[in-house]
Amino acid sequence: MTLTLAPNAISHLLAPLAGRRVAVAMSGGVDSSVVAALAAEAGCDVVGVTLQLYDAGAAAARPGACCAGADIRDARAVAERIGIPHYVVDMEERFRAAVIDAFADSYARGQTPVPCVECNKTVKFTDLLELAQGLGAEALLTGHYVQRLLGPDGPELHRGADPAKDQSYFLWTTTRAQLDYLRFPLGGLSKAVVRQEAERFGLGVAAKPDSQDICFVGGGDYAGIVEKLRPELATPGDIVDSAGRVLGRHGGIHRFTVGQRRGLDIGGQAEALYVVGIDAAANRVVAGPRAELAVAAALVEGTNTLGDLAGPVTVKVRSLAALAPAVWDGDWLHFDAPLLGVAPGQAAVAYRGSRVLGGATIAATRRAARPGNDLPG
RNA sequence: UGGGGCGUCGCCAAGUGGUAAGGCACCGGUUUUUGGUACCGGCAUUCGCAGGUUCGAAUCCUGCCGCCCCAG
Repeated sequence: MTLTLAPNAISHLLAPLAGRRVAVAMSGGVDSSVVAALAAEAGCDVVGVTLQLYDAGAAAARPGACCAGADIRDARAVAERIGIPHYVVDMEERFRAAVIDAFADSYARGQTPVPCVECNKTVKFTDLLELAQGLGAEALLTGHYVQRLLGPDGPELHRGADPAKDQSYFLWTTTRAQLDYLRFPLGGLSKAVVRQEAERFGLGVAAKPDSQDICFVGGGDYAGIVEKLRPELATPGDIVDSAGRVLGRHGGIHRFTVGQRRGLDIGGQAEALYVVGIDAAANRVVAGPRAELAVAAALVEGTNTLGDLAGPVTVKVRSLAALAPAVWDGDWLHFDAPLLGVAPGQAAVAYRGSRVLGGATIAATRRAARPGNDLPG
């Protein structure tokens, strides 16, 4: 069931909080700015909180990334505009330890991290949430495009109504306790509507570009960040096929992720090569044709359960991947049909309809039986 | 040194007189709150070099250079 709220129905979500104190996580972007404005309009006692998460100097000039420099100023301007108190909290140390270092460590293991998941899990939904409680807020509101819907057993986490903006993949670690306290006023809206609201409120950020890429990585050069933290990762090594034959050289395993095609720089092939595995211990990247990408199942760890995972589910194994039918069986996730590009370190998030049932981190994968042998065509 | 083969974009490679296919790689774009994928577009006025024949050559001829194989 998809529940699409009309813009004027937001008041239903915020109405119960009228007259109550709420905290709004303000990144300085359009979305959280509109949340703050809507909450103020609904009569909430709004406290805006912006986290300073990383090197403000380096990122100051770059708009569209949250939580540093110019974005903090944008958040402050919005708070002034709508007349709410606004706090900037320095969480650089926490962010570095919980998100950036973990990011580098993941690559060092030959995996592909999802830093946004770690950030939501730790800095935002743990530290900021406690901070909000400390401020006496009855709820923490964020600009995430996900829906918190009340079911028979309490609040449920659902996909954002706008499929193009749904951010539930990044929020799979949310616990029931956190969900009790969180509110996502934009979950039923489309981005277009949110921008209209921003204009209606006269917010300077109305036309600000959507954020994309990893917030603490400037210019898309995530490899540079990783190398700065783990210089040893820049050690060149072999690119081999699954039989161990050397096909080429790489400049560091952190530059690759399973499923990746570009960047191997191996020409002269009849068909394109993809990264099919990363052997961190041997400092090797394993490459193979597309068919070798097919996996039948994934071993997962750190499962967070938000619903009943038993029975058929659909899963997402990358933020932009299509939903795929699967069965979640304990630590194993079995795909109904082989999936391509399943990378350890990425999250597997399970859904039934729009509801998020749970998620986990992919630890390893099991190769599908040779495709073509059992499948016609 | 004798005999044979070959030299076309970074790699593989089609094209044997009519004015340079394709694949891989690479680059750019689209999409996107992680990466990646996918998709779209770009990518040799030039065919080892120098002459010659011809209206016209990467394709024919001559010489040179380089590489490979077999003989020694």
